[in-house]
Amino acid sequence: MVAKDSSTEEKIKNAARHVFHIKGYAGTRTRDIAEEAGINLALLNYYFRSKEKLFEIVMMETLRDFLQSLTSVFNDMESSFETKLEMVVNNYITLLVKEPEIPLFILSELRRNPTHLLQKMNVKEIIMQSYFVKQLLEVMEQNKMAQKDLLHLIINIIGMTIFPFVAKPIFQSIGEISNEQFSAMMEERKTLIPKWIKAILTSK
Amino acid sequence: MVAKDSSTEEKIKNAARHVFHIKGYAGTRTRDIAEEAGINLALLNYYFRSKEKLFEIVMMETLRDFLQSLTSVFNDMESSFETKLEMVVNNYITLLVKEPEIPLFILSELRRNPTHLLQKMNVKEIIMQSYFVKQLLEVMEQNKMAQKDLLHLIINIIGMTIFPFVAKPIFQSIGEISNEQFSAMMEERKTLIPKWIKAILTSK
DNA sequence: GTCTATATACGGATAGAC
DNA sequence: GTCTATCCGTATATAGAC
Repeated sequence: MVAKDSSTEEKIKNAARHVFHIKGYAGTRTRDIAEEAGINLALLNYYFRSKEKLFEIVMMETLRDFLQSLTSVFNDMESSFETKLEMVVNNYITLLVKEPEIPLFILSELRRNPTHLLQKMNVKEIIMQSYFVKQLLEVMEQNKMAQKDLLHLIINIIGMTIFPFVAKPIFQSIGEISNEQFSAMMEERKTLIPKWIKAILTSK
Repeated sequence: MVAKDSSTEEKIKNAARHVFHIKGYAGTRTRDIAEEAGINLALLNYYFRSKEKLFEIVMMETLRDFLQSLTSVFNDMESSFETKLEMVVNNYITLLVKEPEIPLFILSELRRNPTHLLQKMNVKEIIMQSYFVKQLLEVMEQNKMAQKDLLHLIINIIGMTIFPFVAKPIFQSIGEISNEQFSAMMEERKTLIPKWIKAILTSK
């Protein structure tokens, strides 16, 4: 049996994932993908019919992988809110240090296909009907925080975690830091973000 | 004398700004711009030589407008740190409620031209050598916060302000809110963000 | 399955009339 | 300055040999 990522189909898909993530759909030429995969251009169409179809597969798998970091911890009934928060932040930063282009890829490609994909992936349900959000609402209540600010908090948690990767070149430029130093900073945020969120939750 | 935005040149530039902001450089066809401007395709090249040149002008002006919200308050010697923070957040949210596509446009187009443009616009100096950052460092010191966490705080301030606009479709989807409700939430953040930053600064 | 060669379409840019 | 018509490079996709 052939290893999954050494089959031609997988080689093309991996190359496509890489190039699409960096250049986006419109900025990618199928020739770039073929070259990166080390195969002939015609093979791409042989396996995937068209650039569009290949892109859809890459987008779906990217979204699936990305949401995995949520679903894998969000509905654990044993762990506390604090523990879940730490785990989610941890999962995402670990993933994004490895593949920092993912968030900007998803966000910029979502401009074209509004909401449609989000609904297909059940993003709303995954987040809003999770045990994590239930626990967050409880903590908010304990701290006399208005329920209607739930979305603000979700924005802050996601933003603090993901935004540095979206704006990576800007922060590297103003901080004059290397890729390694940037990654080290993101590691720091694994413990800092939960602390900050706690500060926000307990502030008057 | 002809009003500035009704001259043909301005009509094209405004149309270009709009289309580029939404579709990005690679996703935009010069034909789209011509149509939106209500002029013929040939005129675009007559006034701006090429798509690339037109894009550079739009990018420069967009960055200039965007940085304006910083420079206009960052070096005021009279106002306190708190006041500056409120003003900056205010300026940006007011701007982005009107033109929510700007941040994602800048961030995704920066992928192509790394750092080059940032240097040209002096982004690092505008931020790091500002009176605002000097004052922020003082507040950090008063609160026994390590100087090396400066960049973390800058990321948080910018992220809390800008990220909701970058991920607007996602948050509208999970919150099930209209454009108007989204804008209303962003208005709330004008006062919430400074409060949250203060909570982070004074947290142990 | 994989290649070379080619058809076809599209998008940026220009020539030239008005 | 503004238009119509057109050129030409480039990118996707397919035909057909191996």
